[in-house]
Amino acid sequence: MLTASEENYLKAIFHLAGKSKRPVSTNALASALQTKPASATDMIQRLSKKGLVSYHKYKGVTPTSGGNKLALQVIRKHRLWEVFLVQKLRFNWDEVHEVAEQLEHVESEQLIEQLDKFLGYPKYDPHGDPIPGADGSMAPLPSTTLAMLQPGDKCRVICARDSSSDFLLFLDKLHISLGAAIEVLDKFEYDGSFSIRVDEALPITLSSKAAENIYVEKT
Amino acid sequence: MLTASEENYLKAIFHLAGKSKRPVSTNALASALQTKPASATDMIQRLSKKGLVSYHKYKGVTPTSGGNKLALQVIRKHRLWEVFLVQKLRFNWDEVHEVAEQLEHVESEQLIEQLDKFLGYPKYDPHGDPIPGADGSMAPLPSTTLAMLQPGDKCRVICARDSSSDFLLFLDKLHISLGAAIEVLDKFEYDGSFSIRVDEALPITLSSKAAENIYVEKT
DNA sequence: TTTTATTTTTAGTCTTATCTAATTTTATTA
DNA sequence: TAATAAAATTAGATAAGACTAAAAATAAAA
Repeated sequence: MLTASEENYLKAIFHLAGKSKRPVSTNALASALQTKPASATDMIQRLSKKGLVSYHKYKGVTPTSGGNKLALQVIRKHRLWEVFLVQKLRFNWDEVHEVAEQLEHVESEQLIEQLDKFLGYPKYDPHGDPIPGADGSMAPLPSTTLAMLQPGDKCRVICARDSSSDFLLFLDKLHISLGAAIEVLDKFEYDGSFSIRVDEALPITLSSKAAENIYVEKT
Repeated sequence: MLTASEENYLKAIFHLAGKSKRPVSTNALASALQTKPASATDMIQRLSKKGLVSYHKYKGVTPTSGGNKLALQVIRKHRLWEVFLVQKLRFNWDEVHEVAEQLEHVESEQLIEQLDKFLGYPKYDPHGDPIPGADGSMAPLPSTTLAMLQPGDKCRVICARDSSSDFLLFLDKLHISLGAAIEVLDKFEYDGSFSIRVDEALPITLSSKAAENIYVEKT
Protein backbone atom coordinates (compact mmCIF):
# COMPACT_ATOMS: atom_id res chain seq x y z
CA MET A 1 0.00 0.00 0.00
CA LEU A 2 0.98 3.61 -0.45
CA THR A 3 1.47 6.32 2.15
CA ALA A 4 -0.62 9.49 2.00
CA SER A 5 2.42 11.36 0.76
CA GLU A 6 3.08 8.88 -2.03
CA GLU A 7 -0.56 9.12 -3.08
CA ASN A 8 -0.37 12.91 -3.17
CA TYR A 9 2.72 12.91 -5.37
CA LEU A 10 1.23 10.31 -7.67
CA LYS A 11 -1.96 12.32 -8.01
CA ALA A 12 -0.04 15.53 -8.70
CA ILE A 13 2.11 13.82 -11.35
CA PHE A 14 -1.02 12.43 -12.96
CA HIS A 15 -2.70 15.83 -13.05
CA LEU A 16 0.35 17.71 -14.30
CA ALA A 17 1.06 15.13 -17.01
CA GLY A 18 -2.47 15.58 -18.32
CA LYS A 19 -3.84 13.24 -20.96
CA SER A 20 -0.95 14.05 -23.28
CA LYS A 21 1.28 12.23 -20.77
CA ARG A 22 4.16 14.66 -21.28
CA PRO A 23 6.88 14.39 -18.62
CA VAL A 24 6.46 16.48 -15.47
CA SER A 25 9.41 18.58 -14.30
CA THR A 26 10.68 18.33 -10.76
CA ASN A 27 10.11 22.04 -10.15
CA ALA A 28 6.52 21.93 -11.39
CA LEU A 29 5.81 18.97 -9.15
CA ALA A 30 7.43 20.59 -6.13
CA SER A 31 5.54 23.82 -6.57
CA ALA A 32 2.24 22.00 -7.11
CA LEU A 33 2.76 20.27 -3.78
CA GLN A 34 4.14 23.33 -2.01
CA THR A 35 7.38 21.60 -1.27
CA LYS A 36 11.02 21.86 -2.37
CA PRO A 37 12.55 20.36 -5.52
CA ALA A 38 14.89 18.21 -3.43
CA SER A 39 11.92 16.60 -1.68
CA ALA A 40 10.24 15.97 -5.02
CA THR A 41 13.36 14.26 -6.37
CA ASP A 42 13.42 12.04 -3.29
CA MET A 43 9.84 10.96 -3.74
CA ILE A 44 10.12 10.55 -7.50
CA GLN A 45 12.93 8.07 -6.94
CA ARG A 46 10.88 6.21 -4.36
CA LEU A 47 7.88 5.98 -6.70
CA SER A 48 10.17 4.96 -9.53
CA LYS A 49 11.59 2.11 -7.45
CA LYS A 50 8.01 0.94 -6.87
CA GLY A 51 7.33 0.98 -10.59
CA LEU A 52 4.61 3.62 -10.40
CA VAL A 53 6.37 6.26 -12.47
CA SER A 54 8.85 6.23 -15.31
CA TYR A 55 11.80 8.45 -14.49
CA HIS A 56 14.94 9.58 -16.28
CA LYS A 57 17.24 11.92 -14.42
CA TYR A 58 16.87 15.55 -15.47
CA LYS A 59 14.19 14.55 -17.99
CA GLY A 60 11.07 14.58 -15.85
CA VAL A 61 8.64 11.92 -14.75
CA THR A 62 5.47 10.28 -16.12
CA PRO A 63 3.07 7.78 -14.52
CA THR A 64 3.32 4.16 -15.60
CA SER A 65 0.10 2.29 -16.30
CA GLY A 66 0.19 0.97 -12.75
CA GLY A 67 0.73 4.45 -11.35
CA ASN A 68 -2.07 5.75 -13.51
CA LYS A 69 -4.47 3.22 -12.14
CA LEU A 70 -3.60 4.06 -8.55
CA ALA A 71 -3.83 7.81 -9.21
CA LEU A 72 -7.31 7.34 -10.64
CA GLN A 73 -8.38 5.41 -7.56
CA VAL A 74 -7.25 8.27 -5.32
CA ILE A 75 -9.04 10.79 -7.53
CA ARG A 76 -12.14 8.61 -7.42
CA LYS A 77 -12.08 8.67 -3.62
CA HIS A 78 -11.44 12.40 -3.49
CA ARG A 79 -14.35 13.23 -5.77
CA LEU A 80 -16.80 10.86 -4.13
CA TRP A 81 -16.04 12.43 -0.76
CA GLU A 82 -16.59 15.86 -2.28
CA VAL A 83 -20.03 14.79 -3.43
CA PHE A 84 -20.76 13.44 0.04
CA LEU A 85 -19.67 16.66 1.74
CA VAL A 86 -21.78 18.86 -0.51
CA GLN A 87 -24.86 16.71 -0.99
CA LYS A 88 -25.14 15.13 2.43
CA LEU A 89 -23.29 17.39 4.85
CA ARG A 90 -24.29 20.63 3.12
CA PHE A 91 -20.77 21.97 2.67
CA ASN A 92 -20.37 24.80 0.18
CA TRP A 93 -18.74 23.89 -3.09
CA ASP A 94 -15.59 25.78 -2.21
CA GLU A 95 -15.16 24.34 1.29
CA VAL A 96 -14.74 20.69 0.39
CA HIS A 97 -11.27 20.43 -1.03
CA GLU A 98 -9.17 20.40 2.14
CA VAL A 99 -11.35 17.86 3.89
CA ALA A 100 -11.58 15.60 0.84
CA GLU A 101 -7.81 15.84 0.66
CA GLN A 102 -7.69 14.02 4.00
CA LEU A 103 -10.58 11.61 3.44
CA GLU A 104 -9.14 10.37 0.14
CA HIS A 105 -6.36 8.59 2.01
CA VAL A 106 -8.62 6.44 4.17
CA GLU A 107 -8.01 2.88 3.13
CA SER A 108 -11.01 0.61 2.69
CA GLU A 109 -12.35 -0.92 -0.46
CA GLN A 110 -15.68 -1.53 1.21
CA LEU A 111 -15.93 2.07 2.41
CA ILE A 112 -15.58 3.58 -1.01
CA GLU A 113 -17.88 1.12 -2.76
CA GLN A 114 -20.60 1.60 -0.16
CA LEU A 115 -20.15 5.37 -0.28
CA ASP A 116 -20.51 5.28 -4.06
CA LYS A 117 -23.73 3.30 -3.69
CA PHE A 118 -25.02 5.56 -0.92
CA LEU A 119 -24.50 8.62 -3.13
CA GLY A 120 -26.34 6.94 -6.03
CA TYR A 121 -23.27 6.30 -8.19
CA PRO A 122 -22.66 9.94 -9.12
CA LYS A 123 -20.74 10.59 -12.35
CA TYR A 124 -19.55 14.11 -11.51
CA ASP A 125 -18.17 15.90 -8.47
CA PRO A 126 -19.44 19.31 -7.30
CA HIS A 127 -16.98 21.09 -9.59
CA GLY A 128 -18.20 19.18 -12.62
CA ASP A 129 -15.17 16.92 -12.84
CA PRO A 130 -16.01 13.34 -13.80
CA ILE A 131 -15.59 10.69 -11.12
CA PRO A 132 -13.50 7.69 -12.22
CA GLY A 133 -15.25 4.35 -11.84
CA ALA A 134 -13.80 1.45 -9.89
CA ASP A 135 -12.28 0.37 -13.21
CA GLY A 136 -10.79 3.80 -13.94
CA SER A 137 -13.28 4.79 -16.65
CA MET A 138 -14.59 8.35 -16.72
CA ALA A 139 -17.61 10.13 -18.17
CA PRO A 140 -16.91 13.00 -20.62
CA LEU A 141 -16.84 16.56 -19.28
CA PRO A 142 -20.30 18.05 -18.86
CA SER A 143 -21.49 19.88 -21.98
CA THR A 144 -25.26 20.22 -21.62
CA THR A 145 -26.71 23.26 -19.84
CA LEU A 146 -30.24 23.48 -18.58
CA ALA A 147 -30.84 26.13 -21.24
CA MET A 148 -30.36 23.55 -23.99
CA LEU A 149 -33.29 21.42 -22.88
CA GLN A 150 -36.83 21.39 -24.21
CA PRO A 151 -40.16 21.16 -22.38
CA GLY A 152 -40.69 17.58 -21.26
CA ASP A 153 -36.96 16.89 -20.79
CA LYS A 154 -35.76 15.64 -17.41
CA CYS A 155 -32.28 16.00 -16.01
CA ARG A 156 -30.05 15.99 -12.98
CA VAL A 157 -27.92 18.94 -11.84
CA ILE A 158 -24.18 18.32 -12.18
CA CYS A 159 -22.56 21.63 -11.28
CA ALA A 160 -22.51 25.36 -11.93
CA ARG A 161 -20.53 26.75 -14.86
CA ASP A 162 -20.07 30.00 -12.95
CA SER A 163 -19.46 28.94 -9.39
CA SER A 164 -19.27 32.41 -7.87
CA SER A 165 -20.66 32.46 -4.36
CA ASP A 166 -23.39 34.82 -5.59
CA PHE A 167 -24.64 32.27 -8.05
CA LEU A 168 -24.36 29.38 -5.61
CA LEU A 169 -26.33 31.36 -3.04
CA PHE A 170 -28.95 32.07 -5.69
CA LEU A 171 -29.26 28.35 -6.48
CA ASP A 172 -29.55 27.58 -2.80
CA LYS A 173 -32.43 30.03 -2.46
CA LEU A 174 -34.27 28.22 -5.26
CA HIS A 175 -33.49 24.86 -3.63
CA ILE A 176 -31.54 23.79 -6.66
CA SER A 177 -28.86 21.60 -5.19
CA LEU A 178 -26.28 19.34 -6.72
CA GLY A 179 -27.91 16.14 -7.89
CA ALA A 180 -31.39 17.69 -7.88
CA ALA A 181 -33.83 16.18 -10.38
CA ILE A 182 -35.24 18.83 -12.68
CA GLU A 183 -38.11 18.61 -15.14
CA VAL A 184 -38.45 21.29 -17.82
CA LEU A 185 -42.13 22.23 -17.96
CA ASP A 186 -42.09 25.15 -20.36
CA LYS A 187 -39.77 27.46 -22.25
CA PHE A 188 -40.88 31.03 -22.92
CA GLU A 189 -39.51 32.23 -26.24
CA TYR A 190 -40.21 35.86 -25.30
CA ASP A 191 -37.25 36.12 -22.90
CA GLY A 192 -35.80 32.62 -23.01
CA SER A 193 -36.85 31.88 -19.43
CA PHE A 194 -37.93 28.46 -18.24
CA SER A 195 -40.60 26.97 -16.06
CA ILE A 196 -39.09 24.04 -14.20
CA ARG A 197 -39.91 21.64 -11.41
CA VAL A 198 -37.16 20.84 -8.90
CA ASP A 199 -37.38 17.56 -6.96
CA GLU A 200 -41.15 17.22 -7.30
CA ALA A 201 -41.77 20.66 -5.76
CA LEU A 202 -44.01 23.39 -7.18
CA PRO A 203 -42.94 24.88 -10.53
CA ILE A 204 -40.62 27.86 -10.53
CA THR A 205 -39.36 30.22 -13.21
CA LEU A 206 -35.71 30.47 -14.15
CA SER A 207 -34.07 33.13 -16.33
CA SER A 208 -32.16 32.10 -19.44
CA LYS A 209 -29.00 33.53 -17.87
CA ALA A 210 -29.33 31.21 -14.88
CA ALA A 211 -30.26 28.23 -17.08
CA GLU A 212 -27.13 28.73 -19.18
CA ASN A 213 -25.01 28.50 -16.06
CA ILE A 214 -26.28 25.16 -14.85
CA TYR A 215 -24.69 22.03 -16.25
CA VAL A 216 -26.96 18.99 -16.28
CA GLU A 217 -27.07 15.42 -17.49
CA LYS A 218 -30.28 14.27 -19.19
CA THR A 219 -32.12 11.42 -17.46
CA MET B 1 -2.65 19.85 16.62
CA LEU B 2 -1.89 16.23 17.33
CA THR B 3 -0.58 13.53 15.01
CA ALA B 4 -2.65 10.39 14.48
CA SER B 5 -0.22 8.48 16.65
CA GLU B 6 -0.45 10.96 19.51
CA GLU B 7 -4.24 10.75 19.33
CA ASN B 8 -4.11 6.97 19.46
CA TYR B 9 -1.91 6.92 22.52
CA LEU B 10 -4.04 9.55 24.24
CA LYS B 11 -7.18 7.58 23.53
CA ALA B 12 -5.63 4.35 24.80
CA ILE B 13 -4.44 6.03 28.00
CA PHE B 14 -7.91 7.45 28.51
CA HIS B 15 -9.56 4.06 28.05
CA LEU B 16 -7.10 2.16 30.22
CA ALA B 17 -7.30 4.72 33.01
CA GLY B 18 -11.08 4.31 33.11
CA LYS B 19 -13.19 6.65 35.16
CA SER B 20 -11.23 5.83 38.30
CA LYS B 21 -8.29 7.60 36.65
CA ARG B 22 -5.75 5.16 38.04
CA PRO B 23 -2.31 5.41 36.43
CA VAL B 24 -1.69 3.34 33.31
CA SER B 25 1.45 1.21 33.15
CA THR B 26 3.82 1.44 30.21
CA ASN B 27 3.43 -2.26 29.45
CA ALA B 28 -0.36 -2.11 29.45
CA LEU B 29 -0.27 0.85 27.10
CA ALA B 30 2.23 -0.79 24.77
CA SER B 31 0.25 -4.00 24.57
CA ALA B 32 -3.03 -2.13 24.00
CA LEU B 33 -1.44 -0.41 21.02
CA GLN B 34 0.41 -3.50 19.80
CA THR B 35 3.74 -1.81 20.16
CA LYS B 36 6.83 -2.06 22.38
CA PRO B 37 7.27 -0.58 25.86
CA ALA B 38 10.18 1.53 24.66
CA SER B 39 7.94 3.17 22.05
CA ALA B 40 5.28 3.81 24.66
CA THR B 41 7.79 5.49 26.98
CA ASP B 42 8.87 7.72 24.10
CA MET B 43 5.36 8.83 23.34
CA ILE B 44 4.40 9.24 26.98
CA GLN B 45 7.26 11.69 27.37
CA ARG B 46 6.18 13.58 24.27
CA LEU B 47 2.58 13.83 25.49
CA SER B 48 3.84 14.83 28.92
CA LYS B 49 5.88 17.68 27.43
CA LYS B 50 2.71 18.88 25.71
CA GLY B 51 0.85 18.84 29.03
CA LEU B 52 -1.67 16.22 27.93
CA VAL B 53 -0.71 13.56 30.46
CA SER B 54 0.71 13.57 33.94
CA TYR B 55 3.73 11.32 34.13
CA HIS B 56 6.11 10.16 36.84
CA LYS B 57 8.88 7.80 35.80
CA TYR B 58 8.18 4.17 36.69
CA LYS B 59 4.83 5.22 38.20
CA GLY B 60 2.55 5.20 35.17
CA VAL B 61 0.63 7.87 33.34
CA THR B 62 -2.80 9.56 33.62
CA PRO B 63 -4.51 12.05 31.33
CA THR B 64 -4.59 15.69 32.44
CA SER B 65 -7.85 17.59 32.06
CA GLY B 66 -6.58 18.93 28.75
CA GLY B 67 -5.66 15.44 27.58
CA ASN B 68 -9.01 14.15 28.71
CA LYS B 69 -10.81 16.71 26.63
CA LEU B 70 -8.83 15.85 23.52
CA ALA B 71 -9.29 12.11 24.06
CA LEU B 72 -13.05 12.63 24.30
CA GLN B 73 -13.03 14.56 21.05
CA VAL B 74 -11.27 11.70 19.29
CA ILE B 75 -13.70 9.20 20.80
CA ARG B 76 -16.57 11.43 19.70
CA LYS B 77 -15.31 11.35 16.14
CA HIS B 78 -14.70 7.61 16.21
CA ARG B 79 -18.20 6.81 17.42
CA LEU B 80 -19.97 9.23 15.10
CA TRP B 81 -18.19 7.63 12.16
CA GLU B 82 -19.25 4.20 13.41
CA VAL B 83 -22.86 5.34 13.40
CA PHE B 84 -22.41 6.69 9.89
CA LEU B 85 -20.89 3.47 8.62
CA VAL B 86 -23.65 1.29 10.07
CA GLN B 87 -26.69 3.50 9.54
CA LYS B 88 -25.83 5.06 6.22
CA LEU B 89 -23.34 2.76 4.52
CA ARG B 90 -24.88 -0.46 5.84
CA PHE B 91 -21.71 -1.85 7.38
CA ASN B 92 -22.19 -4.67 9.85
CA TRP B 93 -21.67 -3.77 13.49
CA ASP B 94 -18.42 -5.70 13.65
CA GLU B 95 -16.89 -4.29 10.47
CA VAL B 96 -16.71 -0.64 11.44
CA HIS B 97 -13.87 -0.41 13.92
CA GLU B 98 -10.87 -0.42 11.59
CA VAL B 99 -12.34 2.13 9.23
CA ALA B 100 -13.50 4.41 12.07
CA GLU B 101 -9.98 4.12 13.45
CA GLN B 102 -8.78 5.92 10.31
CA LEU B 103 -11.66 8.37 9.92
CA GLU B 104 -11.34 9.60 13.49
CA HIS B 105 -8.08 11.34 12.64
CA VAL B 106 -9.49 13.51 9.87
CA GLU B 107 -9.20 17.07 11.05
CA SER B 108 -12.16 19.39 10.51
CA GLU B 109 -14.42 20.94 13.09
CA GLN B 110 -17.03 21.59 10.43
CA LEU B 111 -16.92 18.00 9.21
CA ILE B 112 -17.71 16.48 12.56
CA GLU B 113 -20.42 18.98 13.48
CA GLN B 114 -22.16 18.54 10.13
CA LEU B 115 -21.83 14.77 10.40
CA ASP B 116 -23.39 14.85 13.87
CA LYS B 117 -26.28 16.88 12.49
CA PHE B 118 -26.65 14.62 9.44
CA LEU B 119 -26.92 11.58 11.70
CA GLY B 120 -29.57 13.28 13.87
CA TYR B 121 -27.32 13.88 16.90
CA PRO B 122 -27.10 10.22 17.97
CA LYS B 123 -26.32 9.57 21.64
CA TYR B 124 -24.98 6.02 21.21
CA ASP B 125 -22.73 4.22 18.77
CA PRO B 126 -23.60 0.82 17.24
CA HIS B 127 -22.03 -0.99 20.19
CA GLY B 128 -24.13 0.95 22.69
CA ASP B 129 -21.30 3.17 23.86
CA PRO B 130 -22.37 6.76 24.51
CA ILE B 131 -21.05 9.39 22.11
CA PRO B 132 -19.40 12.37 23.82
CA GLY B 133 -20.90 15.72 22.90
CA ALA B 134 -18.83 18.61 21.53
CA ASP B 135 -18.46 19.69 25.17
CA GLY B 136 -17.33 16.21 26.31
CA SER B 137 -20.57 15.27 28.09
CA MET B 138 -21.87 11.72 27.74
CA ALA B 139 -25.21 9.99 28.15
CA PRO B 140 -25.36 7.12 30.68
CA LEU B 141 -24.89 3.57 29.43
CA PRO B 142 -28.06 2.12 27.93
CA SER B 143 -30.21 0.32 30.51
CA THR B 144 -33.68 0.06 28.97
CA THR B 145 -34.54 -2.96 26.84
CA LEU B 146 -37.50 -3.12 24.53
CA ALA B 147 -38.96 -5.75 26.87
CA MET B 148 -39.32 -3.18 29.64
CA LEU B 149 -41.71 -1.00 27.66
CA GLN B 150 -45.49 -0.91 27.83
CA PRO B 151 -48.06 -0.62 25.04
CA GLY B 152 -48.14 2.98 23.82
CA ASP B 153 -44.45 3.59 24.53
CA LYS B 154 -42.22 4.81 21.72
CA CYS B 155 -38.48 4.40 21.49
CA ARG B 156 -35.41 4.37 19.29
CA VAL B 157 -33.09 1.37 18.88
CA ILE B 158 -29.63 1.91 20.37
CA CYS B 159 -27.87 -1.42 20.02
CA ALA B 160 -28.09 -5.15 20.63
CA ARG B 161 -27.16 -6.58 24.03
CA ASP B 162 -26.18 -9.85 22.34
CA SER B 163 -24.44 -8.79 19.16
CA SER B 164 -23.87 -12.27 17.77
CA SER B 165 -24.08 -12.31 14.01
CA ASP B 166 -27.10 -14.61 14.30
CA PHE B 167 -29.02 -12.03 16.26
CA LEU B 168 -27.94 -9.16 14.04
CA LEU B 169 -29.03 -11.11 10.97
CA PHE B 170 -32.36 -11.76 12.67
CA LEU B 171 -32.83 -8.04 13.33
CA ASP B 172 -31.95 -7.26 9.75
CA LYS B 173 -34.62 -9.67 8.50
CA LEU B 174 -37.22 -7.81 10.59
CA HIS B 175 -35.90 -4.48 9.30
CA ILE B 176 -34.99 -3.44 12.81
CA SER B 177 -31.93 -1.29 12.28
CA LEU B 178 -29.93 0.92 14.54
CA GLY B 179 -31.79 4.16 15.15
CA ALA B 180 -35.11 2.67 14.03
CA ALA B 181 -38.20 4.23 15.65
CA ILE B 182 -40.32 1.60 17.37
CA GLU B 183 -43.79 1.87 18.82
CA VAL B 184 -45.01 -0.80 21.24
CA LEU B 185 -48.56 -1.67 20.23
CA ASP B 186 -49.32 -4.57 22.52
CA LYS B 187 -47.77 -6.92 25.02
CA PHE B 188 -49.08 -10.47 25.32
CA GLU B 189 -48.87 -11.69 28.89
CA TYR B 190 -49.30 -15.32 27.78
CA ASP B 191 -45.74 -15.63 26.42
CA GLY B 192 -44.33 -12.15 26.99
CA SER B 193 -44.19 -11.42 23.28
CA PHE B 194 -44.78 -7.97 21.79
CA SER B 195 -46.59 -6.44 18.89
CA ILE B 196 -44.53 -3.53 17.61
CA ARG B 197 -44.39 -1.14 14.70
CA VAL B 198 -40.98 -0.38 13.19
CA ASP B 199 -40.51 2.90 11.29
CA GLU B 200 -44.21 3.31 10.44
CA ALA B 201 -44.37 -0.12 8.78
CA LEU B 202 -46.98 -2.81 9.40
CA PRO B 203 -47.06 -4.31 12.92
CA ILE B 204 -44.90 -7.33 13.61
CA THR B 205 -44.59 -9.72 16.54
CA LEU B 206 -41.40 -10.04 18.60
CA SER B 207 -40.59 -12.72 21.16
CA SER B 208 -39.73 -11.72 24.72
CA LYS B 209 -36.26 -13.21 24.22
CA ALA B 210 -35.59 -10.89 21.31
CA ALA B 211 -37.12 -7.89 23.09
CA GLU B 212 -34.81 -8.41 26.06
CA ASN B 213 -31.81 -8.23 23.77
CA ILE B 214 -32.59 -4.88 22.22
CA TYR B 215 -31.46 -1.77 24.06
CA VAL B 216 -33.57 1.31 23.40
CA GLU B 217 -34.03 4.88 24.51
CA LYS B 218 -37.57 6.09 25.12
CA THR B 219 -38.73 8.95 22.90
C1' DT C 1 30.76 28.11 -28.73
C1' DT C 2 31.75 29.76 -24.40
C1' DT C 3 29.58 31.87 -20.51
C1' DT C 4 25.77 32.44 -17.57
C1' DA C 5 21.46 31.19 -15.64
C1' DT C 6 18.26 27.76 -14.43
C1' DT C 7 16.98 23.32 -13.15
C1' DT C 8 17.87 19.11 -10.98
C1' DT C 9 20.27 16.11 -8.12
C1' DT C 10 23.17 14.77 -4.24
C1' DA C 11 24.84 15.02 0.43
C1' DG C 12 23.93 15.72 4.91
C1' DT C 13 20.65 17.15 8.75
C1' DC C 14 16.17 17.08 11.31
C1' DT C 15 11.74 15.20 13.25
C1' DT C 16 8.42 11.59 14.11
C1' DA C 17 7.72 7.13 15.26
C1' DT C 18 9.23 2.94 15.53
C1' DC C 19 12.59 -0.92 16.82
C1' DT C 20 16.43 -3.88 19.62
C1' DA C 21 19.65 -4.25 23.19
C1' DA C 22 21.35 -2.75 27.39
C1' DT C 23 20.63 -0.53 31.76
C1' DT C 24 18.13 1.00 35.69
C1' DT C 25 14.35 0.90 38.88
C1' DT C 26 10.80 -1.41 41.29
C1' DA C 27 8.63 -5.64 42.92
C1' DT C 28 8.92 -10.34 44.59
C1' DT C 29 10.65 -14.09 46.95
C1' DA C 30 13.78 -16.92 49.48
C1' DT D 1 17.51 -8.31 53.85
C1' DA D 2 19.78 -10.01 49.87
C1' DA D 3 18.92 -12.23 45.45
C1' DT D 4 16.11 -12.56 41.60
C1' DA D 5 12.44 -11.43 38.47
C1' DA D 6 9.69 -8.11 36.18
C1' DA D 7 8.83 -3.61 34.46
C1' DA D 8 10.40 0.69 32.72
C1' DT D 9 13.77 3.60 30.76
C1' DT D 10 17.73 4.94 28.01
C1' DA D 11 20.84 4.55 24.15
C1' DG D 12 21.45 3.87 19.62
C1' DA D 13 19.58 2.43 14.90
C1' DT D 14 16.28 2.74 11.12
C1' DA D 15 12.80 4.54 7.74
C1' DA D 16 9.81 8.15 5.86
C1' DG D 17 9.57 12.62 4.62
C1' DA D 18 10.90 16.96 4.84
C1' DC D 19 14.67 20.64 4.75
C1' DT D 20 19.31 23.51 3.33
C1' DA D 21 23.43 23.95 0.94
C1' DA D 22 26.43 22.45 -2.49
C1' DA D 23 27.39 20.14 -6.82
C1' DA D 24 26.17 18.64 -11.40
C1' DA D 25 23.53 18.81 -15.63
C1' DT D 26 20.86 21.25 -18.91
C1' DA D 27 19.14 25.40 -21.18
C1' DA D 28 19.64 30.17 -22.60
C1' DA D 29 22.32 34.09 -23.96
C1' DA D 30 26.21 36.57 -25.49
